[in-house]
Amino acid sequence: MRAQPQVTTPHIQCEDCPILHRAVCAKCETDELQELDALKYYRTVPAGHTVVWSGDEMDFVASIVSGIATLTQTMEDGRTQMVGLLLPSDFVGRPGRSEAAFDVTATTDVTLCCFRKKTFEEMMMRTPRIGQRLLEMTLDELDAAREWMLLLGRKTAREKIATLLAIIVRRDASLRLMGKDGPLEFDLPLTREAMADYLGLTLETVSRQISALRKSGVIELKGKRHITIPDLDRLLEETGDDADGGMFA
Amino acid sequence: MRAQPQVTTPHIQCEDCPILHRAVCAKCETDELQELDALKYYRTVPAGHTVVWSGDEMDFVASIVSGIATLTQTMEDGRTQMVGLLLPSDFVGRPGRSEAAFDVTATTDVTLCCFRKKTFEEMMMRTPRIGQRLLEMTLDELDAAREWMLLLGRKTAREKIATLLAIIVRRDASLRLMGKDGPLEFDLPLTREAMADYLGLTLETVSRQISALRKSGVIELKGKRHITIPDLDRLLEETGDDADGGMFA
DNA sequence: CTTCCTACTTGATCCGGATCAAGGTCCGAA
DNA sequence: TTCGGACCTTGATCCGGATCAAGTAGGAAG
Repeated sequence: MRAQPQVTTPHIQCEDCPILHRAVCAKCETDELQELDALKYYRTVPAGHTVVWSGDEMDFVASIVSGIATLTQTMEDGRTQMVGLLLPSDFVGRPGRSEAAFDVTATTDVTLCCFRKKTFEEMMMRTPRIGQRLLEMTLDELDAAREWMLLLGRKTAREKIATLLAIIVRRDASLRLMGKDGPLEFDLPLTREAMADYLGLTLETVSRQISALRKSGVIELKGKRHITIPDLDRLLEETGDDADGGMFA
Repeated sequence: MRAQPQVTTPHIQCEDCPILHRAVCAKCETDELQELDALKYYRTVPAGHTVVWSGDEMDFVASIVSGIATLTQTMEDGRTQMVGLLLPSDFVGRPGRSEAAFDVTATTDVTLCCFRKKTFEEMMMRTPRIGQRLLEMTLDELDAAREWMLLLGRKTAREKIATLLAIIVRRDASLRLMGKDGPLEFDLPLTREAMADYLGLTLETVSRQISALRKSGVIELKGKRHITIPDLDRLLEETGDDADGGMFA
């Protein structure tokens, strides 16, 4: 199958399908973009369902178009640790590996833009830029994972919660292209339990610390999920991170 | 397991310089190997000294030839978390990034095989295979970082120590190409404090748990650093990991 | 409306690992 | 040889977060 060049502006597919945007569009190589575009297919996974289990054969790679998924690891006795939070535009899968290393679970309804792994690998061979972008993205993920190691190993429960909220605000704000002024607000995309699994805490501790931050006036909440940040700097102070190095630099 | 291509000559450089071995030699492209080989230079860093500070301009990439280095992150109040342990053949640096994201410190005397970053990036452009190998290596590191997140977030102190010992045994054994039979022994390459920073513990807890493992007969120690593992399976049971999935699969 | 269920909150208690403190051991320098 | 310092061990106590337990809020189905 071949692409029908029925495109006026190459960016339409980019908007449509983040994987193309992030892996290819750095220099917007239109021809390759169209070739790849023709091979994509979509897949939706309902909230709560698992996309792949750790150890499963995984014959595709994908990028999140909408919704939220998690990467988790579980020990035999049930202890669970989330090792990644996948938001729209994030990449799933490993060119060069056939087995999934972690469980991927949809937290909300998720739409994936997929490519058969083999197809994608061939594309990578022919288009070095894709591999380079993927390397860049992977290096970023590695940095993020290492930042998270500091959080898991050394931060207090309160700092962990504040850091998570700060990260969600930032990702949220960057998606909505908002400035830092005005009261920031958003809905928590995770249950207390999912937050606990991400932060290496129990759900009770998460609940208590959120209440504590509310009582201190660092955050306000309407209902159980809707959070308002009256003063971002106030929240950032609670994260334990360097004032404006690191996360928001 | 990966097949080792049996070639007579070009491997001399490989032995010499792990970065060539790991980044280029998967298919042993001799010409490129020699071209790259001509551009390398060596650098040695004495034990205890810092190779680069987080945030520093870093105009080279390197691979560890000998010795042990650590990747660490420190909060303003001094809390420290090691986020990576760099052993011979590991890669240091980020093509495409100019600033170091973490502190790199030599734990023992370290010899690095370096390339100017620009040189290496040009080489990557011309030789897609290098980028592909680097992507593969980075994905492996990402998996390792995520495994470590489970350790930091969910494992007990005893499990953490056992896991660290198991990892050291494995890396050590693979370097020496030993089988799993006979008593395994090695010298700890880290101080109690460095282990604590790696595991998200205090040095006192590390010391106590090592004593506890000794009293249980899981390990034996001569002096403070030399460890013997009388029964590897015994140690593996203590790690909390799946019997023979995961780490030793 | 009631019922049920899931997600969440809050309280009481417990415990693993942190913290504080006091040695011990080994090694290199004077 | 003694001294000082880095590294390690062990004991006593403390505390943050886990665990156990009870109850609340709110949405969906009947």
